[in-house]
Amino acid sequence: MNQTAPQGRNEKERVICQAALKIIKEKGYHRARISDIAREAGISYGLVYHYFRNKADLFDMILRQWWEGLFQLMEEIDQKEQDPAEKLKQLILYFFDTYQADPERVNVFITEISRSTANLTQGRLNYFKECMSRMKGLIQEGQASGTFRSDLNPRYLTYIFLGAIETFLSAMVLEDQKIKGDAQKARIADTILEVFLNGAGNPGERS
Amino acid sequence: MNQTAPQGRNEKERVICQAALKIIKEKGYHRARISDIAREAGISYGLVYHYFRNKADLFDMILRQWWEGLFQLMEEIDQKEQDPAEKLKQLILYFFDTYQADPERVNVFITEISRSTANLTQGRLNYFKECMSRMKGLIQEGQASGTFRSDLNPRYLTYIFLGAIETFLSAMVLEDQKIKGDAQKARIADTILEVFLNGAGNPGERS
Amino acid sequence: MNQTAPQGRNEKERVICQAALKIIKEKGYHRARISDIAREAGISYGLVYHYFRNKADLFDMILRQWWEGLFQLMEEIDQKEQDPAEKLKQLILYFFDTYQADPERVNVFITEISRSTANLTQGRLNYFKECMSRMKGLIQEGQASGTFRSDLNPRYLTYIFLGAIETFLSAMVLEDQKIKGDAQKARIADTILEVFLNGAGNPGERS
Amino acid sequence: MNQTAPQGRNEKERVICQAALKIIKEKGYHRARISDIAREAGISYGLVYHYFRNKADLFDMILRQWWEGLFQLMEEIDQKEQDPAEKLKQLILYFFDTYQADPERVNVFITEISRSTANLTQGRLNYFKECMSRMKGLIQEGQASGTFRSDLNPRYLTYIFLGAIETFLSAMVLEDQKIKGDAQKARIADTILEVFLNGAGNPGERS
DNA sequence: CATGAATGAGCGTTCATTCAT
DNA sequence: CATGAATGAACGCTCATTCAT
Repeated sequence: MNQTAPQGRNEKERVICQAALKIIKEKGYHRARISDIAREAGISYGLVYHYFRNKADLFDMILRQWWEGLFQLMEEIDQKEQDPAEKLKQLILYFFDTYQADPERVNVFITEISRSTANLTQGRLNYFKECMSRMKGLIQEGQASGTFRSDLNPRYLTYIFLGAIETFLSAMVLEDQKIKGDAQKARIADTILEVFLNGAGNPGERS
Repeated sequence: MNQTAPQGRNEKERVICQAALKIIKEKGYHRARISDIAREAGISYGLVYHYFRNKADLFDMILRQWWEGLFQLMEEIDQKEQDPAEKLKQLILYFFDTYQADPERVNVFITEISRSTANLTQGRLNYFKECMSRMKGLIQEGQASGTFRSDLNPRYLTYIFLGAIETFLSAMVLEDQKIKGDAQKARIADTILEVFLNGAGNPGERS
Repeated sequence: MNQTAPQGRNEKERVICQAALKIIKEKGYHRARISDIAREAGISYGLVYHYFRNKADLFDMILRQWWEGLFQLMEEIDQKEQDPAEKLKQLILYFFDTYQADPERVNVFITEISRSTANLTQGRLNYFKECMSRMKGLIQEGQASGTFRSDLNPRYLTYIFLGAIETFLSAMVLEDQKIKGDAQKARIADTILEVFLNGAGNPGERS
Repeated sequence: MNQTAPQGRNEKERVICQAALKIIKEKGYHRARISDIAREAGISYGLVYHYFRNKADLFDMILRQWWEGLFQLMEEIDQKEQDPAEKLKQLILYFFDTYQADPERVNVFITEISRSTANLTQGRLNYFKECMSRMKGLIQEGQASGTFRSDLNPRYLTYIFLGAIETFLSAMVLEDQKIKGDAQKARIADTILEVFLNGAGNPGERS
């Protein structure tokens, strides 16, 4: 069995999710019709219900994939013995790597997940809290080790760091930009990290 | 006719917009029914159509109010002769002041406007570009005057700065937090500005 | 305002219920489409939802009307000072009168209410129990006064009496018969009462 | 091949019918899904279509089984030389015996067959007419032999007799009752027959 | 200005049925 | 025989919008 051949249930689910990402990216969750998604996936709309209980369920699957991918990375980062600043850099790169590989997924995260309050079930909110909590741990670790300033509330630092990443992605998403090559990606990541660590202020002016 | 008395058409529009903000905050734009908004505003739903051509029009009004409020502030900031860092601080405070005074408005901005790609008409997109452009001007002015480092892409700095504010607000919005007093507000604003200017890195560690 | 003029909400609800009765009679509850009912009522299907929350709600209204009509009669019968046998006769006549005046209503009672177990909510079941309980009271009263035999279980007698009426109606419903004149109605009522009181057995043969 | 072993096609059909009866009893014909029935029968839903052309066909089979069982009994009763009253008693017992042995079958008869007007095809209607006709024959025979009063319309007597049985069963079906032992069964049968023959009226009061 | 009855496009979802394997 | 993936007709219901009063 080669790599492109259909692989049963999981493969079909993957195709449907990918189609859903594309349609949701184009129209938003509410305007995305099951029939649009099915057409995009090359199947009849009835079949979507063979694989997902309903529209919300399909969306939950997408959501789960997103968060679990992120949590897995955080887990891996946590295991490694390395500089907290380096860990942040890997996190930044993860977002931009994912954007290069699967821009629709990041788009949907930015537009439909990261801010969506309207469809926020308890389960969905827990993902946020989990994410924030893990990030804060990372920051606090850096404060303990002396990499980051300890005079600032770690929660605030977490917000600022994540906000920088998110808004970068947002701007690209809103203007439907592509990241032009790995060089630009590295430059963006470096800028975010540089500003976060050393600030945008002119050192020559510092008192 | 005194200033606090109802003032006919404009007053009614204001009431409807405020009701719309509340409902959209609770249910999101798509789930917000005209009838919900009308009930919240204490009028019949047919009357909404006397004041607004349709639902999109009502939403556009809210959007316009938001952006024009922001642009007006930027205009005022621009006029004044003062330190670019001070200007940024005023911008930060504007967001948090507004959140204190009218949390629903900020909530809707965060959840339905700042990221919404689904309902993005050309006109709406232009607001973003205008905002980004003005912000970039502010940053560039600071770079020119030596307040900000010139070795960093001003667009990137803009993203990072706005992202920090947005994510702070997002976190509060998602968890339905209130800002506890002006002291907390000042602390948040200071942290954002401090990190943006001087970074989160520990100075003692800097090479 | 004359008698046939529309009389607002209640009148519209009545028209919709009557249309629903006709369609449900023809196709059964499950096959009865809201759009059929609306067309029959001469309105758009959306309007049905102005007056009833949903299909089940509309059906519940019909159900309530049926049972409350019946209970009201029982109440009236109960008030009067008269022979229990006479009371039974009035009950019989009520069913057949209703069948003459509004055959669809009785049809739906027979085919969709009196036996329907599939859609039996607790509320609906309570109507049955209430009906059975009132009927049993009537029978027991007759047993106490010596009109009916006391050696038979009053619940059983209730079943037999109601069964006789129901099956008569069923046969007419199934074959879409009309009651031909008041004479036939009286003959049917008399037969039911006569058999219930004196039996179908030949007196000459009685031991 | 012995009698209790599976017997291929027929045995499978039987299993499916029995599963269908259970599901239809629980949810009614319209709500009963082929997939429910298949799961209950322990087979895949596609297989149902090997044994039955479609859902209506499966239901027709159940219907046929019911009526043919009843007609066969009537045939047997007809053959025997015995008192018409005794024949009626056997008929009554047949219903209650069947209810004891296969309550789902009787339940479906009561709720989905005996009154169903919605799905009434010509073929299905004919079963009713056949049943009524045979019953009427039995009654008329009794009238001819002097067991039953001749002054009453035999069709009416048929209705009353069948109605008594049906309503008894209905009450049990609606309240999901079991018949508690053969004693209760005999008591019910005796009551029905006694009332049908001699009436519920108090003999002492008879003029 | 104000009301709410009326309309109907639109969409999610169900489920009987077919058919390739 | 047996499976269950695939299809699509069908229908309940929502809600923005119009308009007579």
